[in-house]
Amino acid sequence: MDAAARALAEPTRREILRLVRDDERTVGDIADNFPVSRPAISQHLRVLEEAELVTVRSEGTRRYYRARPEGLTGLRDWLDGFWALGLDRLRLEVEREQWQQRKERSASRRAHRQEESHE
Amino acid sequence: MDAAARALAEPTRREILRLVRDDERTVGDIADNFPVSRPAISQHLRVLEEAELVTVRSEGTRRYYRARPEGLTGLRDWLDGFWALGLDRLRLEVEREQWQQRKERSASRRAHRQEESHE
DNA sequence: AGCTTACGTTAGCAAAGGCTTACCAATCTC
DNA sequence: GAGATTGGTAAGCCTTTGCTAACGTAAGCT
Repeated sequence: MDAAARALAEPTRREILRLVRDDERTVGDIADNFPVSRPAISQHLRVLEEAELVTVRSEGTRRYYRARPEGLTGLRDWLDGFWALGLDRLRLEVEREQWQQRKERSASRRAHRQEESHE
Repeated sequence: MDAAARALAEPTRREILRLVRDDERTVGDIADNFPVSRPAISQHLRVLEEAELVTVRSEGTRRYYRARPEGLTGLRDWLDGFWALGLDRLRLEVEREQWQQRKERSASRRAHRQEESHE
């Protein structure tokens, strides 16, 4: 999962991943979509491959890359856990605050009655 | 979202986030859980704060950090979209392959019948 | 066989990133 | 007010990273 997270930290790599999500593409094809050299793309693809976020298929001199969405499982699970528990905590917090406010309002009402009875 | 992705690329920062997920904690408290100096943690916290993954509350000289799960929304959505579409593509692929195999099997049966009739 | 196409690899460079030490500011505490 | 806590900031040092240019290699093409 660490490898996946590091791989996704790069905007270019995220974009590459999006490019090969639906169809497989050759390196040259991919590189045409970016303002950097083909070797640069090749290196990005290596990172993505080592993170198991893409697969390759060789055909003659071409190499077809394609996204491998299962590779995102680890990161996704981590995020899901964090998200669920985090929002749960937030919900509890809101409830606690509302309860606090109700308590304060009734205290304030009591105080007002006190003042009134003093006049 | 870019900031969030970059922030999560660091194992230490992910761990920090986990630490302040349920309760808020002071910087020193957080730093005690890692084998690096307090300034290092302070810098990590700044990255997390700029990525809007944590919030701070000052109280005297202490600073209480706490996770902000909503900050993960962007990344989560990106991942979800990718994931859903990716698995959808996978499903279609499997179906296509099975169809292909059925076609090949019946072709093979036809071929066998041909051979037999030639003998 | 020779040229071309498609890619990976290497070396080298500049920028970014993570760490430490030293220092500074603000707030408690006595 | 003096010293101690708490924590952000700056400077400096490696290491990593993303890039390019140059080269190597294997598979088409003529």
